[in-house]
Amino acid sequence: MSELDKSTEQVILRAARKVFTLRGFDGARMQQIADEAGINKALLHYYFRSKEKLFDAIFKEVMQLIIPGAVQVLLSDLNFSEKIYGFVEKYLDSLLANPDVPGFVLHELSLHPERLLDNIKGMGVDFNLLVGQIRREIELKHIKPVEPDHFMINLVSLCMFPFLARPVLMGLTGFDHGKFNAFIAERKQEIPRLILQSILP
Amino acid sequence: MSELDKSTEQVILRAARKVFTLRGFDGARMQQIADEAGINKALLHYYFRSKEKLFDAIFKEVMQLIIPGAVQVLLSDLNFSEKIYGFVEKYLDSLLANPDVPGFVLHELSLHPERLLDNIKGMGVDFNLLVGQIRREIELKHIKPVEPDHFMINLVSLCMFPFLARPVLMGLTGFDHGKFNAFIAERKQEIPRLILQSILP
DNA sequence: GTCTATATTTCGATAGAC
DNA sequence: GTCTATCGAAATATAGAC
Repeated sequence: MSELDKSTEQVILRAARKVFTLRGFDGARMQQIADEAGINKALLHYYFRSKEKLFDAIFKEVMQLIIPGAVQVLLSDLNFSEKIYGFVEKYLDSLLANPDVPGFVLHELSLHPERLLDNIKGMGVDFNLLVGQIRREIELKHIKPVEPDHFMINLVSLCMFPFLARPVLMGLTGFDHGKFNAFIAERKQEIPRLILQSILP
Repeated sequence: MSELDKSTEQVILRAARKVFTLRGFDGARMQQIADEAGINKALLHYYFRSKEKLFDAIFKEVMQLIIPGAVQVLLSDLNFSEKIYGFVEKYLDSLLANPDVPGFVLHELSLHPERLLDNIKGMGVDFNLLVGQIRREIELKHIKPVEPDHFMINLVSLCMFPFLARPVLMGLTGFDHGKFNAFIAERKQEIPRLILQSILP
């Protein structure tokens, strides 16, 4: 492999990610991954022994794509409003860059929670840490008392759901690709506004 | 078939619904459906010619499970607050009764939007009608001006997302089955509160 | 490392007896 | 209508040449 064209392993991983996220583990075909990578089926098994092992190789990588970046903002020392605006902006951007990852990840997690959830646990997304952050803000009277569980779920729901429902949105309302992206862009203001109005003193 | 035990066709449909919603079309096995129904694989093909036809038979039924009931509330002549509380309560109840239907439906829709979206269109969920309702409330100054698109998405997001993320919630936080249900019950107040605070004058 | 060819397994579907 | 047995078509995985 030269430094210019990516190593075969990287090409395979990229192709696998595309096909797996688009079709899910059960719907993905090794043949399709090989085609996408421009190589032969047998080579997939040479690099990764089985479909399952190939899946495992991309799943961790894909989860990191949609989780941790934005969380840093919440743990920074910005004030609370800035944190929310910052989080939503970063999070929506990373989802826009990978619009069908959320559906893929949640689908696979619901099929094999026990096997796949370990991948999250080691990823530094400490839910309790975030909840602690919110508790502290409440004590300092920066925000009204809220249930941290609901607060976090509300925030993530509002960001992630439109991507999960994208096919419905685009089929039912007249959304095309551009309108969907514009709609998400609007939500960078809409979501913080909604969240903050209910909790700022 | 007697009037007491359900007809074989009904038994098959019920089994198919369970297996399909749990594993998705690609993950579902005709054998598993037969086992669940307590009959033989061949009989599935006798009643429904193919796996795909069996899927089509349950998909429409399953979609109706999570969409239309709650919408009636929004079209009633209650005042706006009552509508929101009523909608959220009814909607969450119907989701609680079928917790893994949302994930199933959204997953299948994202795999085959063109083929499956027709099922919605004939179901009386007229998105534009709802948007019109909201526009009217704004004109009457019952609520502040809001973007109807965002309003509807916010509402549905907050209701549905916890069910899509249920495996993560139960794996990452210490939620068990009972705590999850209690959490959803709390949201019957939490969601209307959040939504209404941002839009009542 | 990469390919062609082939083995193996799984699964949807059918044939045919009862 | 329901079953047992089997077919045939994928799809994953391996063998072996280059």
